[in-house]
Amino acid sequence: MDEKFSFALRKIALLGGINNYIAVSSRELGVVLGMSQQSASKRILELLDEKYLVRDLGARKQRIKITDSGVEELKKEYNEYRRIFELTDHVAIHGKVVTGMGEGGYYITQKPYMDQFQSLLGFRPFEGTLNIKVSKEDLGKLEVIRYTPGHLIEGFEKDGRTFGNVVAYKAKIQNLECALVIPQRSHYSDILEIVCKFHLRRTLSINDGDEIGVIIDLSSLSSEDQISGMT
Amino acid sequence: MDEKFSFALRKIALLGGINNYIAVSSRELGVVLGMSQQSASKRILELLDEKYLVRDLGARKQRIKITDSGVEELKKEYNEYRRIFELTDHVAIHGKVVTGMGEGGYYITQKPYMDQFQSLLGFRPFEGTLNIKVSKEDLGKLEVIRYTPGHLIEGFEKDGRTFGNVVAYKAKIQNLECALVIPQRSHYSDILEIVCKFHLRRTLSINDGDEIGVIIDLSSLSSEDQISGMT
DNA sequence: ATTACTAGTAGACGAGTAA
DNA sequence: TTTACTCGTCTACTAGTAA
Repeated sequence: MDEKFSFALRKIALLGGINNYIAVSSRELGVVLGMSQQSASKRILELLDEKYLVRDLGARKQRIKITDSGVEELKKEYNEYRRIFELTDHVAIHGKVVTGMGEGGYYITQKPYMDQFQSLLGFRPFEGTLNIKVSKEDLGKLEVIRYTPGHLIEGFEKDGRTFGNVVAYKAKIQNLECALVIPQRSHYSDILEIVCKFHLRRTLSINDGDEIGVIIDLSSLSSEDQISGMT
Repeated sequence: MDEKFSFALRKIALLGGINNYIAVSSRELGVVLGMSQQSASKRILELLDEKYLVRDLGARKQRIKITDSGVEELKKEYNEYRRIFELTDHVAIHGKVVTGMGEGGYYITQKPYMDQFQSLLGFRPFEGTLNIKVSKEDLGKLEVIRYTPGHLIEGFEKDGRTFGNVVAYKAKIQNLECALVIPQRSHYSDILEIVCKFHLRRTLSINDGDEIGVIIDLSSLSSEDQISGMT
């Protein structure tokens, strides 16, 4: 997103325009943005055009509100700042081991995925993923990961079935090299899927319900395959 | 600060330029900023000029680092986002009641301060301030306050002595209207000074060492007297 | 490779003003 | 009062190129 848009959106958010329609004239917005009434009016039109803002243009005064997609853009920047000031190069996430639906394991063992794993992360995952249900306190950290570029593992087609893109992040569990994998088109989830060269449950002697910590690396990217996480 | 500067600084920060010199060519920075090598080079020169960046211009590749003042600017924006996403209109801070040096009490009872208090906050403080030592976990919240505009109470001169500007924020302790006062030129402190119409220690029966919570209002500003807190 | 100049251009802005 | 058009100016950018 253009910086001029995020600047305006941020100021509108500070005026309370995230959850409610707020009455702001173009003159008032101009003062807040440090520009003329004309330019503020233009900026509003541009933001409407980009669908970052919706407007209720009354006779006396317009009322504006930031759309979900506008909030999304602001969160991206917020998370950049969080990476800068809270977590420089990694996030530690705690959760409980759970049994997944087994889907992840089937997916990841597909050869095209495996090959890319080998070249991007340096190992071929053992079949099956370890599923971790993230503890409540750490849910906020998932957003940071979501907005951090990871290793893009490209999807493919096979037997008429589509295997989508997957984003991987290097990770560690008790000093064991592993990786967090997130299907790129997935929706919000509080389950982390971890793959490893070894059978994690056996190697670390862990079972369902056990508390476990994962360290996710956010800084290990080669410049080519930068891509952001889930939608 | 100009938005184009904060955008560039933020990206440089994400590359690790806050605590260390990093080697980034103008071409590389151009890619990160989505602009040409020439423009990135110019941006660096501007940032150097504004003292947001320092540079070590080697023969092969320049090395840059964000200055303290540059970090300060980034924190301002970070705290705007924190206000948007973490704390919409108030901060709750916990701490322990301590005995201050008595300076605050002497200051605040000066008539010119008192008069401005009356007009801006609607009450005349009881002589003396309540000092609260902020608990460790809440220290981060102080920065949010620091970067939030408060009510400016102007300083004055009297008997050759200078009484500096003070920034006040409306606050509540157990539903009792009060205010947080911060000398504008003060340095970092983990002690909050609270003033109230009533004698807080007596009214609430609190003593040194007692745990106490303060709710600080961040949204109660008339547009004229917006001014940011301590330096 | 670098960094950074100059020149030309596109676009962002404010003044004036209409509705 | 509003919002938002046109138009002239000026700034911010890129291309070409020097060092």
